[in-house]
Amino acid sequence: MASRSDTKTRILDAAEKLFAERGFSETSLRLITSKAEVNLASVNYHFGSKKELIRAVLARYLDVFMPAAAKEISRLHTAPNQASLDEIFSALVAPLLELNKLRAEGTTIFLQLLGRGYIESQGHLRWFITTHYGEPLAKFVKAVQASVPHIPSAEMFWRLHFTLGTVVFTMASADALTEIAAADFGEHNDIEAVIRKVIPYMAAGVAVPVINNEKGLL
Amino acid sequence: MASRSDTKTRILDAAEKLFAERGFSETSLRLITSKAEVNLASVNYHFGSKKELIRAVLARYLDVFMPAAAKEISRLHTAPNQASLDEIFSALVAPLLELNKLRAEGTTIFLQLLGRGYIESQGHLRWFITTHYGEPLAKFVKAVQASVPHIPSAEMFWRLHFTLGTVVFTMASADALTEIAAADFGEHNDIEAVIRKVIPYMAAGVAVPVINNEKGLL
DNA sequence: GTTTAATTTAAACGAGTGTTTTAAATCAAT
DNA sequence: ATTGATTTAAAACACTCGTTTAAATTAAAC
Repeated sequence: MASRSDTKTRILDAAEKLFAERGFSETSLRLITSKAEVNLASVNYHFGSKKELIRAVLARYLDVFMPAAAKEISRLHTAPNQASLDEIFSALVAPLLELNKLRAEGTTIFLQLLGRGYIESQGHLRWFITTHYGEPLAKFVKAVQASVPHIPSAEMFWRLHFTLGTVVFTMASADALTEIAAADFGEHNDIEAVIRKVIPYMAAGVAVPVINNEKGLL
Repeated sequence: MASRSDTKTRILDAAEKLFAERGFSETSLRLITSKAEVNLASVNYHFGSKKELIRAVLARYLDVFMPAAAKEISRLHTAPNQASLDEIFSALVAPLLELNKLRAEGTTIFLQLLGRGYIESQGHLRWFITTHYGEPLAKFVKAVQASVPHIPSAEMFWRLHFTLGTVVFTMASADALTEIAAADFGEHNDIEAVIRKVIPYMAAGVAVPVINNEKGLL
């Protein structure tokens, strides 16, 4: 059943790296298969199509991350007192860093894939994630809303997408940014340091009071 | 010299809409020229290549927006008292909305183009903008830093990129998000409403105090 | 009005894409 | 060892892409 060092895995490993770096549509199957040192046709044999390969790459991470994240959120709920926004966001850090044990650079790759997916696939990935992982997602949103009850849910919808944009864009260009930061400020950040920097930023933005500014200066 | 209703303009008008909607690499010259009702070869005749067409599309907006934004920032400097972060970000709103007078949906298109460009062109657009519009950009950064002097410049570097990510990702998917918001919450937001929502979010994140969390719980 | 230059047109080029096909090789089970 | 299903291999297919070419058309200049 299994062969060599598993062609399927070799394809997934090569594909996720290239997808994260250059995006999905900019990555050809020929480039993937040559990096993976497998035959071109094996992609269609094992996965059916490029689109299904993309889904498989994402699912391999989401299937690990989502349950772990849900477990962390649940743990917050059973805590004695109300969790702060910082605590809720920070609860996702451990599941994210766990991905580094799954594969080298796993955390970065996962976040970059997520960003690429959201941007490239015109809402298609958004549908895929919400339908396949709706439960842990809803749990997270609920925890956030309970933590800042003064924010209406419509406003929260927007702020959570702002937050998604912040993390996704940051991670998509994290490599370039850490390089610049090292050159300009002598800072040497790894992915965890960047995550720890972004959490207070997002928490402050999500929690900021809503001001009724409808009659503001035009 | 000029012909018909200006082929060059017809191409730019059709291209910017398609680029904003579907991204640069997902938009073929054949699609652009068919929407513009011009011949395929006229793109290469007038612009030389697709890459130069992309630059021309962006420059047509940047040449209007950047000077206007710089002027607004300068006006803040001469104000009697120190400008708040909200005021600094809000100073960009008027120049942004001015683009709607330039062309229909100009504001949305410009912001979406900016987002697409930053994401798709691996730092290439970042270089283009900083070298061609470095002066107004530096002026903006300076104003932000003066407004929140308690943030070290290294931290500010990261936060401004978080901010860029927030706005860029939000605008790249603004159409989809406004649709969802309308369906789920009955909210009908235009681009200005979204901009007014995102400003407090970003301002709060940029200004949040830095806590020395190096010995935080792992 | 003829000549000259600028522009538009239709067609083709060459390279790259995802996918399919056909045959050979590999493997597990009889 | 032979069978039968998997897996790999190489090639071709059908298509799209950006770009180029060369002729036809339009506009400008004299």
